[in-house]
Amino acid sequence: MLKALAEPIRLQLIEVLGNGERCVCELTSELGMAQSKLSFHLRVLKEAGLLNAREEGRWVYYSLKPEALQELRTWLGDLASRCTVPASPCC
Amino acid sequence: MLKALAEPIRLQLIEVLGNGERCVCELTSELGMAQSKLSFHLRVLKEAGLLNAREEGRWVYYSLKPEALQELRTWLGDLASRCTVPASPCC
DNA sequence: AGGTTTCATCAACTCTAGTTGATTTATGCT
DNA sequence: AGCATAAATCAACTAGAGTTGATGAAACCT
Repeated sequence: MLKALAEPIRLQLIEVLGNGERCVCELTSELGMAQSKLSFHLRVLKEAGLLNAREEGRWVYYSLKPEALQELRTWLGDLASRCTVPASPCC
Repeated sequence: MLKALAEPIRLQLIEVLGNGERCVCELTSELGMAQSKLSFHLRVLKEAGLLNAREEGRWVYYSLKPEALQELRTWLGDLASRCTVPASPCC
């Protein structure tokens, strides 16, 4: 899931979809990129569980899955609270 | 920063450091991996601003930077709250 | 049916990121 | 000084992820 997020183009996608659902053709023109390229990255994000795809006729609308983002958020929160425990000198 | 997080070995490191500061030699033996490899990944994490390095004699202790984790958390929170706005039909 | 549009998929290529083993630097010990 | 240990760095190699252009499948229109 993190691997899916960690790529410039996919981050762009995430930011755009952060403003709500978009269809592929909107994304293609907004980001000005080859359709196969876009499709590839959408696939990666979808398979990582970060995106919903809603088909409507010949259009496909993608949107972010808030649950997935929430899951990551929780993990980061746990880490941040645990990581400050005092060190035991090594060796 | 996300790119730094999104790698299996670095995730392992993050999880271990999630339990508090560790020195490199501890990490080497705990994770059983080549020292140069470990050093490479620590560098990536450090340059991404995710880690603190504290030198003590010939040892170096690494720890997570809670602020960095918090920053990501905030970003995810914003996305999660924005991304549910209704769609405007395209084309 | 025939043509068009939207999107997904594929194979070939490119490039970036990670691995490996050797070397270097710095600290500490006897 | 001489040696050992901890960690960083480097160059050569490898592998995986991303790109590109072409092709394919499905929905819609006239």
